[in-house]
Formats: sequence, C-alpha cells, structure tokens
Amino acid sequence: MKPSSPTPSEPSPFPARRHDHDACIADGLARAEAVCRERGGRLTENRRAVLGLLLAEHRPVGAYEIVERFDWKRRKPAPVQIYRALSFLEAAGLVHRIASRNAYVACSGPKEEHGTVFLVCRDCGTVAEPSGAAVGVAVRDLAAASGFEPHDHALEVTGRCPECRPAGGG
Amino acid sequence: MKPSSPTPSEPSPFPARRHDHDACIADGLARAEAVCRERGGRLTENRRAVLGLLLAEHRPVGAYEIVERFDWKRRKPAPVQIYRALSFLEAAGLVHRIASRNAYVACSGPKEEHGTVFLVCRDCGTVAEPSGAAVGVAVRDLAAASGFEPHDHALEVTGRCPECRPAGGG
DNA sequence: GGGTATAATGATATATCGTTACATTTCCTG
DNA sequence: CAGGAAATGTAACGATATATCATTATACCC
Repeated sequence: MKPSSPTPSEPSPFPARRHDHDACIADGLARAEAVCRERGGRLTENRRAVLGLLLAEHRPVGAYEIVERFDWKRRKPAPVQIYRALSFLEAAGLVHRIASRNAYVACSGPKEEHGTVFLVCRDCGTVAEPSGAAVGVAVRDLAAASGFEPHDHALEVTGRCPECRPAGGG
Repeated sequence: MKPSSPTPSEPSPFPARRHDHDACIADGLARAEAVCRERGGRLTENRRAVLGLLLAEHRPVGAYEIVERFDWKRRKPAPVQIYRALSFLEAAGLVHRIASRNAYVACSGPKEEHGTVFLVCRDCGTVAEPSGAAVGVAVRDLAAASGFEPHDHALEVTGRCPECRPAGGG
C-alpha cells in the first residue's frame, strides 16, 4: 500500500524525533527577518518573542497559552498584544492558524505554496505541512466543476504521526 | 482548462438562484427523521427547530445567532441548548461545523462521503458541499508519503460562488 | 539634531464562542 | 403507575477574540 510516486527527496514533513531544535528556531527567526525586510514590517521584540515561542513547538499553541508562557520583560502581556503579533505573523505567512483547534503554529518551511495542508497528530499534537500540490489540483478541478472561483483553502487532516503510530503499523 | 472528468450528473453543488426552498427544508427534516430512526436518537422539537433554522439558510450560522433568531415557544433559549442540539445534529451528520468561521451549516445532501469539502462564498456566505473524492485520494497519498495515518479531514475553500462572480468571469 | 508622519505598544473594557454543574422534566418500557 | 434513560431548564463560568483610545518608538526628511 505505498503511494504511487512521492519524490524521495521529501521523506517526511514531520520533524525527526531528535533534531537540532535550536537551529530550527534560529532558522525560523532568520527567515522572519528576511520576510520582514521584503514585505516592509518590523520584527519587533514582541513579535519575535511570539514567533520564537511557536517555533519552539511543532504543535499548535493557543493564544492564551502564549500569554501564560510569555516572560518577555518578566511581565504578562494582555491578550490583545498576542493577537496583534499573531495577526502580523500570519499575514506574513510565518504562522498559521489551525482553525479546528483555535490555535497557532509556526510555519515549518520557506515555502511558496504553504499554509494549505496540515497533518495534525491527535496524540502528540505535532503539525506537519506537506506540499499540497495534489490537493491544490483537486481544489481547482472541484471549483471549476462547480463554477466556483477559489481564493484560498486550508485542509486540516487529523490522525497519527509516524512517531505515534504503533511500530508494526496498526 | 477544464477539469479532467467530473460527471455531468452533478452540475453544481450550489443551490439554484431560485429554488423550492420549502421543499429543501422539508427534505432536510425528512432526512433527519430517517437518520434518527436508523441511529436511535430523537428528533425533538428543539433539535428540529435548530435544524430547520439552518436548513432555511445555505450559509454558516453562528450558535449565538441561532439563539437570537430562535422563537420556539416565544422564548430565547440558553446557549447551551443550542450547542446541545448542534452536537447531536453534527454527530448524526446532519450539520457541519465550519471551523474557520466558528459557525454551523446544514448538511446539503444525503451523502455517504460528506462533510469533507466546503466551498464558502466570501460574498454571500453560501456553502456548497461538492463530492470530495479527489481530495480524499490526495489526502491518502499525502498521508502515506508522510507516514501519517489519517482519521478524518476537512477542507474549507473560500472564494466566490457562481451567483456572485461577475458574469463575464473576472 | 529637530520635526513629523507612521508603526507599534500599553491599558482597559467588552464582544463572541463554548462548557460545567446540577436540578427537573419528558418519554419509553414494563 | 414505577423506574430508568434521554433530553431539557437554569445559572454561572471559562475560553477565545476584538474595540477603543492614549502613549511610545521608529523611520524619514530637512
């Protein structure tokens, strides 16, 4: 039961069990700096702290959980601060909202076509963003057949990630 | 640029501009009765009223909007009543939650594979549920390529419905 | 460096969405 | 009618998100 043709150059969109987490945070922040230069916003301390917190997880985190865990300047920010940072980061494509959970996750790659497909593990909560080309095609076909003009889409798939599946494949 | 193969027997999942609305409500309620007989729940007055209200729209309606517009017995129900009815109806597959809007829409067909793809018009709010077979295939392939075991998925596409698109197609 | 427009933050309050807890009623069954 | 399960009534609460307005920081131009 293998899929017909995934390229072996994308083995899995899931993070390896143990990986250089500091590096992936640093990468994310560097990417954010670049995006801001290009788009014209500023990666302020506040936004940087929110993004850093999200990059430190590979799972969706609720806005109020961010509030609780936020210790920039040793004080608890008002929710509106967090939402403002999230709005900015989401508009910049650096963070995605997982609507089914009312939570937010850092974008996992420097993608062009991102933010369209999310694989969410029901056990550990890890979110992966595989390339959604096939889904994009299906959406366009579907829309064309319906006379619908699609603007954007988000597909959230729940299930179990490779780490959480029983080894034998249950 | 036509899609490869949609069956012409499904011209559009969108409701016609003018259609027999009373009939589509009656159909929906009849379907609900049948589902309840089969599954064992009861389509009580409360649930029937909520479903009827949703069937009277082809767009997602928020729970508190239902509260406001509810006039069964001339009194305003508590939110929890509405949520209870919605939970029951959703479990029965008669209603779907549109997560991106925190709102609910009546299921538009007697489908087997339903509740997986929603086309949401950004202008009039109308929601259609096209058959999502191609998306299902794409999800399975994607999941298999990632070592992910999918349980279920929901795809929400925003855009403009046939009625709201400029006639020339722009 | 000083003036000024814009971007971002701080603080308070409020709107919106959804649930918990427990008492009461309705309905089916015998 | 008794008894139990399903559904509802009522009140309070918790969780998520936004509105408003004053203040501070930053970029830009001269």
